[in-house]
Amino acid sequence: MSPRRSPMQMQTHHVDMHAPLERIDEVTWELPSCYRRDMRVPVRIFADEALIESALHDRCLEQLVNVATLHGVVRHVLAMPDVHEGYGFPVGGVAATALPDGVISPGGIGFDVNCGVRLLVSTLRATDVAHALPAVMHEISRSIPTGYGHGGRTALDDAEMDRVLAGGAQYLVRERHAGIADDLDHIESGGMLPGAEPALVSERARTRGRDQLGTLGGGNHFLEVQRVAHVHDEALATRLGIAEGQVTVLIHTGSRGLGHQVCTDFVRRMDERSDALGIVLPDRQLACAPLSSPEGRDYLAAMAAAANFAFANRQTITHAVRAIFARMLHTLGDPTLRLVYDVAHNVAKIERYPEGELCVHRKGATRALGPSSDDLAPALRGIGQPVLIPGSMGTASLVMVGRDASAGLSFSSACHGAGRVMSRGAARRAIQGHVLRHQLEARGIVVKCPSSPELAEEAPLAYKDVDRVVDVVERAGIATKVARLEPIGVLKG
DNA sequence: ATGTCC
Repeated sequence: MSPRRSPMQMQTHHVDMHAPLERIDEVTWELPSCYRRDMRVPVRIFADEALIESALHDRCLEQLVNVATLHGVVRHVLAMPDVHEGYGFPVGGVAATALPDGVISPGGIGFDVNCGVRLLVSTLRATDVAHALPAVMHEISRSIPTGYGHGGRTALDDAEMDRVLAGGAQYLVRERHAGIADDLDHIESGGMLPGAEPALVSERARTRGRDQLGTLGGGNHFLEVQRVAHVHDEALATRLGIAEGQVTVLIHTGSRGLGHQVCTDFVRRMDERSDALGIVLPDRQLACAPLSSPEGRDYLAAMAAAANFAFANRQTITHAVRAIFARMLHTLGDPTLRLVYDVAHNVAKIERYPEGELCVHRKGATRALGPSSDDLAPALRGIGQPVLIPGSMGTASLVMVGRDASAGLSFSSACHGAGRVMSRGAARRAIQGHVLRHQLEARGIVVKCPSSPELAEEAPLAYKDVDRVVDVVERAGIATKVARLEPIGVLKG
């Protein structure tokens, strides 16, 4: 393989596809910072030939170029192989800005603050629980509210909301006994982002989130009961306690309406203050403020609080599923669900790199610390941080672990999923929900989804091939594949 | 993603 090739030639119908992308290696493409006068750094995309083409079909390259103009941005702006257009900043995008005066942009984190994925593993065998699964999925669907706009039966009072916003999963485990101490060693940031200030979460955000703790939400959020279908790396899988045939549970959800409102509040506040802050942007959706400004500091503290709500949400759902497993599956073996890891894929964090203290924006991108990282919990030293990649609903999910090279390659970041290639509307037109439901059931999957149209929106054909996405991440040297998980039960909104 | 446009 030659390390450098001539600039990519592409015939095309879209202006962005004329972009002078240079191929750096098999899976890395670069748009130099001279492409547009206002760029401060280059843009890099991790992709193979097929994925680079789908990445160039929407506005995401233009959005990446816009991000490369942000004040304080360093090294390069990155796109993961599952990149697609988002609000201001692409989903699958990563950008790092230097403290103290670089900016933070809520659009670079996303509306669903700390949308993320949690993996639980049991020692139960999938073949042993198959007959009990319909009843288990029924109980799970009864105890976990799903769907857009749907809350739960209980509402947090102001004091309890403050404690959740400040303490996240740490609060629930230590004060409410909704989990065990070991859980906290297997959640990114220990289940609590520091610096959260509940007082900066608006009344409207609190109102929206008040009855949403322990709820799944809609869109691409789901809960799957799975089996470990294949182990890619026996040694790493063993160290994570994963073996072929085991039952796992994957939870994909975030901060619901609360995080959405936090993002809305700060996009507006930063947009209104842009003149005073002296910020000129190519796209108002990239509203931002220096990390050293009151707006920047307040957003970081409110974002941390919303992130803690999301950690607490996944912890609450975990607690409910554990109770159901314990009640319904104890006669088949040990029903314990051990937390393998919980990752955020919509969050910004202050991290140390050779350039100094940086605010790493990850939007639809997963942190992927390598085995030597000082930021890793002791239990994961020498292994690497688990990187959990949910595929599209009903297909497969991947467990990877980060490699040390990720720090230099991608600010320790990897992809977050398959990535949408078809709009929700197009997916609804392309497939009928009840047809998809029958297809899933024909494969022996227990499906719990009240709305067929919503099921259709999440059809696998609306997404990129998760295996191809993950292969790019592995070939780039960012993370290593450990295991492949396939659903046996699906719950979604 | 989202009380799908206060």
